[in-house]
Amino acid sequence: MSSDEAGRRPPTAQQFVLAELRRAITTGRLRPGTPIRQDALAEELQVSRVPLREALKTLEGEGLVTYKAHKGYCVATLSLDDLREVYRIRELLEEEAVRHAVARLSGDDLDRLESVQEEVERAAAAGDVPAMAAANRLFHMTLFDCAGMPRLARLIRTLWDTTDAYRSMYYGDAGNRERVVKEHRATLDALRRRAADEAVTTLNVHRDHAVAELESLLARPS
Amino acid sequence: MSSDEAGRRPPTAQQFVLAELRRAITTGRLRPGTPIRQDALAEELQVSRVPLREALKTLEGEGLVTYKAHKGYCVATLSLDDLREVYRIRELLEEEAVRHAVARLSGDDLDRLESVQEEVERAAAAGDVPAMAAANRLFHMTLFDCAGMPRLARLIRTLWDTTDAYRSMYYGDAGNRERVVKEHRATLDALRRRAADEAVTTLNVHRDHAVAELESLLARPS
DNA sequence: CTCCTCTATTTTGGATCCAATATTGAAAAT
DNA sequence: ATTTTCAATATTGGATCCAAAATAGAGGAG
Repeated sequence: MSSDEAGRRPPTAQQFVLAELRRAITTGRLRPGTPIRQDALAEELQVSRVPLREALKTLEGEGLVTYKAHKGYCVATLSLDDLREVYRIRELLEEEAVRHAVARLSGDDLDRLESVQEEVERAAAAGDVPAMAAANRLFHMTLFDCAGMPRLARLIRTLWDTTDAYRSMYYGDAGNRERVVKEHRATLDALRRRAADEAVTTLNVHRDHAVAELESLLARPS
Repeated sequence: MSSDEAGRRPPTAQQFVLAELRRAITTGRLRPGTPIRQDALAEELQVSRVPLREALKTLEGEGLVTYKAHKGYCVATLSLDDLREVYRIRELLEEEAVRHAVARLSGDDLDRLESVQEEVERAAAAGDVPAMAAANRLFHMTLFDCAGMPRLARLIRTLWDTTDAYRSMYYGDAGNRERVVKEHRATLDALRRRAADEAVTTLNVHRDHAVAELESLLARPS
């Protein structure tokens, strides 16, 4: 099937560049703080600077890059304070999303979550870090989408994006991967019993552990 | 130094266009649902389509316009559900901002709020609707900025933007203007006494009244 | 030797031109 | 008359070219 392979290019160059850049930034291949040379990047991606600039404007809106007039774009860097702020906002928004989701969860939704969780467990067992990051994200987003609040889900998504570059490191550790699997299982269990408070608490613990880990990683610059 | 007439123009065309478009949309001069003809708009604003398109990309990120590949941009329309969702998210984020602000408010901050509030009252008394909308917004943003959480403030700002086009109508009514003045006074009072809960409650009432009014306005399309 | 200035180069911002896609309207077939 | 097809047109997407601003570097004054 040619659908999910690298060959499926978006209908416009800007969308292709946007996806490409997002991956490069969130996976850390484009490191925080690096200035973006439009000419070089455009050539590397085989497009002109116009679609590149439009993609950068989108990323600026999402907070993945910063922009100064006549100075250009840089990959955004998160200070410790920024990191804490992002996670605090996530806590607020995700609690809301989870509570709405619990009230609306269908059996179908639970089945989807279960299957995604199995994907998470496969990736964890295999020690496949990128797959783990992707599956973990999908698990949470699947849940948030169940809230039926598309704008809320979109906000949460962009907040995840801003920290993805840092979060990848988290899954390098086997202990962390195991922990995530267990926490997801607990969450799923709470969701099945429609225990909103418990699901929220579990996810908060989940998140807090990740942020604590990241803080210690950021404290001593690599 | 070159004389800056009416308003000093931003250093780049895109920023000029961005400000211009934002005003046009938030004041309702560009009505929700209107398709955006790039060629015509570019000519009207005396720029080429390139900076216009970059400005539109920014506005898309803020949710002020929608975009479909090869179809173009439209001024975003809010359904009733969208409106409720935006206000619910605002409630969550603004409560957080206010609580942080209360804990950090300096005498200087209070002075600034007081002076902005006097501006609100002048506009209300004069029945100047655009000035009222601007001053009201400034009052709230000044408060939110005091939270010392720049990303949170930015999110709230964009949420305000998405509903500005609708909110302007609210101030057309003299009773609403008077009510807003009183509610701001109550909020300021609570802030001075560092009564966080009370400030939050007051602002929630403030917001809820606005959303209720807007709902009735949206229910019967003009 | 240091600092400043002025020029050369790099990089971004914007305009024009061309290509690709979508929309339309009219003609033809059923 | 209705529907389908296809061509003409309008609109968006992208590439190239030029202008403006910032940056870097060489040269000169103190």
